[in-house]
Amino acid sequence: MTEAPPDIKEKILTFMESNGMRITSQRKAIIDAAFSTTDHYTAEELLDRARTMDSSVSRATIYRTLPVLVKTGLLRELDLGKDQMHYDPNYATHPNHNHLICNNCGKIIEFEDHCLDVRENVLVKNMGFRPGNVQLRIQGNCEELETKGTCSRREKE
Amino acid sequence: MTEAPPDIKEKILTFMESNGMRITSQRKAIIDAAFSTTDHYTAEELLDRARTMDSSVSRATIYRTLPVLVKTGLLRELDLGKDQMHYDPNYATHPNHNHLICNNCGKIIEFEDHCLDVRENVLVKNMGFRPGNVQLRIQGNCEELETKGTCSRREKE
DNA sequence: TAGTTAATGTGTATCTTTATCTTTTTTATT
DNA sequence: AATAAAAAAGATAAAGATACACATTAACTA
Repeated sequence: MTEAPPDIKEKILTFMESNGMRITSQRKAIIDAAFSTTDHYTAEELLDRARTMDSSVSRATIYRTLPVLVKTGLLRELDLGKDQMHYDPNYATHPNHNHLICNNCGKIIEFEDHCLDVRENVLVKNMGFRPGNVQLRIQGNCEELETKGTCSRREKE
Repeated sequence: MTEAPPDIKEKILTFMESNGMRITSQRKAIIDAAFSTTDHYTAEELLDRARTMDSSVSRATIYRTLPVLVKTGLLRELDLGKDQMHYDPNYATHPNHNHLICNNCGKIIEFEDHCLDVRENVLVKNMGFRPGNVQLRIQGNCEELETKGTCSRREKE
C-alpha cells in the first residue's frame, strides 16, 4: 500500500483546510507515508518513506507536520523509552490499544482491553480529570526466552 | 530533609558494595539528594540538589549514577513526554503507582489502583510475558479548568 | 493571472545525554 | 603509614534528536 486510506486522508485534508493550512505536495506525501502502514515508525523512518513518494520532502517538514497529524487524533505519539519518539498509525482503528515491549528482543505487541479502559476512565473522572491521551506501556520478557533463549513471538493487536 | 531515609541508603550502599563499586563522597551526596524528596526531578535538578551537599559533584557523575539507582529498584525512570527523562523516588513506598498529568497546568497526580494492577498482570501473563516495568501515564485536563480558567489542584498519591 | 502569504528546504543552533581522556581518590597490600 | 593498582572523578568534546532562522518557492484568493 502506498496511499493512505481514503477516509483518513479525507479527514486530515479537511482538518488542514478548516485550519487555514495549505495542501502541499509534501504534506500529501507525508500523509500517505504515515498511513499506508500499520507499523510504528520514527520521524526519520517516515522521512525515508515520504521521500519515495516525493523526493523533495525535507526533514524539517516532517518535524513540522507530525504534530499536525497528532492533533487530528488519527496518529498517536508513542513513547517506547527509546531516544527518539515513535508514531503509531493504528490509533484510528484501535483508539485504546496498549503496548507490551519485550526487553530482550524489542518486539512490540499491541493489545486492547475493555476492562482496563473502563477502570481507567472511572479513576480519572473520580479525581476530577477529563481524560485525554492514555498510554499504558508494559516492559517485560517473553516467557519463551527462559527456555529457548530467544523470542520468536510476533503479534499485532 | 537533606538525607535519604536510612533503610534506603543502606540498601543502595549494600547494592554498590556487593557489585564491587566504591562508596565515594559524590555518590553519597547523590543518594541523599535523590531520596530526600518525594518530588520527581530531572538529571539537571538532581545535580543542583546534590551540589548543595557536595559542590564537587559533576554532571557526568549524575548521569553515571542514575542508572545505578534505577537498577537497585528504588528509583524509577519516568517518561512524562517531555524532552528530558524524569526520575521518581517514590517507587520504594509505592511500587505500582501511576501518573495523571494535566495538559494545561502541568501538575502531576500520582495514584494507585489494585484493580488495574491485577488486570494488567493477568493480561500480560496470558500473552506469555513476564511483566517488568509497568507505566501508565494519563494526560488530561483538570475539570476545574473549564469553569475557573485555572487549575489549582495539587495532590500527591 | 497576479499578488499575498504560508510553507518549504537548507543550514545552523540548541538541548539532553553519552563518550573520551586525564587526574584524583579509594581500597588492598605491604 | 607508604605505595601500588584500580576505579571513579571532572572537564570537555561528541553525538543525536528536534527546533529555529531565513531566503526562496508555491498554494490559494480576488
